[in-house]
This record gives sequence, structure tokens and C-alpha cells, in this order.
Amino acid sequence: MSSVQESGAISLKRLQTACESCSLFQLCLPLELAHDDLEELDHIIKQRRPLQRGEYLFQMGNEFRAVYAIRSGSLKTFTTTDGGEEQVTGFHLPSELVGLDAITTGTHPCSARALETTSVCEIPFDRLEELGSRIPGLQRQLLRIMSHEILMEQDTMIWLGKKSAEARLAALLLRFSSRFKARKFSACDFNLSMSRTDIANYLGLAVETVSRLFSRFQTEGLLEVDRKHVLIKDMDALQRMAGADHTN
Amino acid sequence: MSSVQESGAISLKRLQTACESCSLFQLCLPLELAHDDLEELDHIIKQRRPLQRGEYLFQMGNEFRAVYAIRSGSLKTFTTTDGGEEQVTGFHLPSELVGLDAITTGTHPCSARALETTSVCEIPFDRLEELGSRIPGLQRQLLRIMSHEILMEQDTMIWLGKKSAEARLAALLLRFSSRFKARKFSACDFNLSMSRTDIANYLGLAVETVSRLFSRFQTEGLLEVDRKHVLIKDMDALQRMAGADHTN
DNA sequence: CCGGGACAATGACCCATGTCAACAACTGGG
DNA sequence: CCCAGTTGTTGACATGGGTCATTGTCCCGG
Repeated sequence: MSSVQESGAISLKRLQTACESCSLFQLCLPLELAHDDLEELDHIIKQRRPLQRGEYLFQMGNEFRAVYAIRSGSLKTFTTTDGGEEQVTGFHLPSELVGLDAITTGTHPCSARALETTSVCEIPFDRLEELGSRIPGLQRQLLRIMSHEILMEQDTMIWLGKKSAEARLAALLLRFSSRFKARKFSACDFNLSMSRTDIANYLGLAVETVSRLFSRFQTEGLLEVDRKHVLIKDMDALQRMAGADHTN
Repeated sequence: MSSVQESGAISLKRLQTACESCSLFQLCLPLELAHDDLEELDHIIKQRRPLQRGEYLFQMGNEFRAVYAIRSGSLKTFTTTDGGEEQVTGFHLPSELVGLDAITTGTHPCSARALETTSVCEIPFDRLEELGSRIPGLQRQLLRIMSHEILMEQDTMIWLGKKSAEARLAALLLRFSSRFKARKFSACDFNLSMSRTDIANYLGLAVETVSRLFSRFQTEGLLEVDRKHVLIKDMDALQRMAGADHTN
């Protein structure tokens, strides 16, 4: 899953960010920006030391200062209920922006934790906003990204509300598949960086159910699974499964 | 539930919109704008003939031209699956903006239908965007509203994923309660403009379950229910119910 | 190469909630 | 004011998926 991976020791000089040379360029914020505007954006972006698996990018309740674009690796976001229970609210892949849900309140409503070694671009929000008011294309792109996030969550709500366990897992797999595809990775052959527990939590199922489903999908010839590694063998069948709600 | 209701015949002269005189002023887009900026906003807003119960504000697949602020009444938004099944994605009350989820694709991903007589302000999106780039406060407010929407949907995802039927209904009731309260209506005594079927659909439950729960809440003394009308008698108990997920 | 701890898979059992069916209550049109 | 259609309520029964318990597997450190 990891791609652009910084090697070993962290040099003290400012790491090169340069959106223009980033392989995620077309999916991330910069899309459609002119060369000069891009340079301005580059200047406000800070590159941070890569996060190790399990490290937090931010925690629920932290003051909101920046949004983060993922360069490589992956994150999960989750809230913690009063009872200490965790609820996973999303998994995030390279080029995606996290932290947007903190704008309203000025406080992060969820925590973000690395699922593997992960590097991010930090984009201070006050400066992004200021820049947005000068560069209409940037502003538009920001609204578009947020709108897209709303859309994706509506989709998720549909699975959670209406669909059977198998449809939910199928939908999850398809979503990952298309996200990888958009990032020029294989749509059929990928690693899931999160644990079964995280998947189950996200889908609102018991771990055991998820486990059983993976097994069943495998015996039915839809997938080949080996731990984190997934190979999709029958995309159409998955699609059919994901489509059917349990009223059928 | 309806409040600012236009009476009978529709005059041909442009109806008075004037955000400044709107009772929803503080909750809606205009918040924090200076007088002059408000006037500019007023100029791009169109007032449409009120929608009757069951009328569509827009339909899934329609081209995205405008976002809509609800003045009075209420709407539901929903998608229709290939199988013709309906999935309710939200209920919308006065001062709320609908249509934001269409920004990314330029096409409405869901339909919006009036649950009762409902009047809305139409805000053409191209002009709003243009205005936003000139008025930073407006832009900020727009981002804030979208961020808030993301937040609310995450919350919804949590109910749907993790919670028992009773917790879901309790959470729904509490959400309406606080939304009415924010709009200076009673937090304990209100009408639900949508049918049981819509509620059930939204919560991912069977109508029968919703019906039974209403009855049970009533016998347990938490509520008094009479058709659409709800009187909350024990807010704390509801809160406790909404909090507990079915892992407790 | 071995051992411990986390993670994953599988089986047996049970409960919450869905389904089906009958009925009751309300609503609007004539 | 009545009747038909729609919407809501209630009961009996079925089942998907949760829970608990056991066993298997991987992975890392020593």
C-alpha cells in the first residue's frame, strides 16, 4: 500500500514538498491550479516527520490548526465514546484530506491514527483559507472535496442502514478497489492496512462476522484472501452483492 | 412545525427575501456578514413559490444550479436505488442548506421532496461562489456549514453502525429536539412532519419496529405520542438510551 | 529456533429485529 | 357523512448476525 516512502533518517533541512512533482497531484488539492498559484500553495505546506504505525496525527479534542493531505501510507479516523468504545469513522488513503470535519467547531471531533508508516503534508487552515480567497480555483477545489466527502458518507449511511453484512463488506472492498484504481494501483490486488477489528467496527459488525464473510467469499470464489492481502477474482459478483439490500 | 408561512396567492412582483429581516438570520448563511455584504447576498437569492407536500425541490440526476435555504416547512432528501427502493438520507428544517452534496459532480445525487408546505430561498451556486471569493466571511461560513454537515453525518453513521433500534430512535428524537431548540421552538414538544415509514427508512429499521418503539417509549413514560405530535417527558432517559450502544 | 501475545478463524447458541398478516385509525374526496 | 385508500399498530414467528468460547496462525524479540 505504501508508495512514496521517505527513507530512514530525517534530514534537518526542510523536506521538499513541491506539489507539482507529487504523484498525487491530480487527485489532491492542487488540481487545476496554475503554476504560480501552485508555488504559493507549496509555500504554506509543511512536511512532517512520517508517522509510525499507531502514532496519532491528531487526537479528538485537539485544537484545529491544519488539514492534512496524505502522501503515502494510510490512516483511520475514529471517535471515542464516553464509555471508552471506539467508533471508526473512516479510512484514508494517499491524496485524501483529513481534518475537514473540524472546521465548524475549531476542535477535532475525531482522532486520526496511522495504520502503517504514513507521511502527510500539513496545510495550516488559516493560510489555506486566506489563499483560497485569492485563488478562486483553490476555493472551488476545496468545496468540491468537502462535497465529495459528504457524498461518500451518505453512501456509507446507506450501507449501514439498509444492507446485510455481506453487502457491507462487498461495498467496502469495492470502495477500496476503486480508490486504489484512481491512484493507479491495481483494482483487484491490494493490501488492507487495517485490522479485521477496525473493518468490523467501521461496518458496524462483529469481528467474527467479518472473518466468516472473508472465508465465505473465498470459498465462493469471489476473493483470495491471505491476511491483509486481498485479490478480487469476481468483481461483478461483488458488485451484485453490494447492490442488494436485505429486503431482496 | 411551519412558521414563516406565505399566505395564499403568489404575487407576481419579486417577493421580499431580505436575509436581514429573516428570523433564521443567525443560523443560516448570512451569519457574521456586514450590512453591505448582506445586501449583495440578498440580490442573488431568488424566492420561489412554496412547495406543496410531496412536491420535489429537485430530483436525483438533475443538473446542479443552486443550493437552497429552507425558510419554513421541511424536506426529506433520499436516493433511489436501481431496484426502485428509496433510501432517506436526511430530514431538513428551516435555516438549513440543501444541495451541497451536488457540488462535486454537478448533478444532484439525491432527490429533495417537501414533507409539508415548504418555502425555500434559491441561491444560484455560480453567483454564490463568485460572491464568496469577494466576501471572505461568506466563504468561511460556507465551509463551516459543509464541515458541520460532515460532522452530523459521521454522527449518524455511528448510530447506524453501532446502536440498537431504541438507541437510534432516541438519538433521532434528541436530534430533532435540539434542532428545534436552536430555532427557538420547544425542545420537548414538537411535530414530526415525516411518516413512520420515512423515519424507519432513515434509521435503517422496519416500520413495525419504529411503531413498537414509539409505543414502548410511551408506556415507559418517556414520551407522549399522538401521531405526528411528540412530547418528550424524560429527556435524560432518552439521552441515556441514545448513548448506550448494543455492546452494553 | 523457540515462546508469548496479538490477531484471525470457526463452531454452538440465542436474541433483537425483520417479516408476514390482520386489524385499527385517520384523511380526503365526493 | 361515508367510503376507500393510506398510514400506523400489534401479534406470531423466523432468522441474520451477535456473543462466548476454543483453537489456530502469524510475528517479533530474545
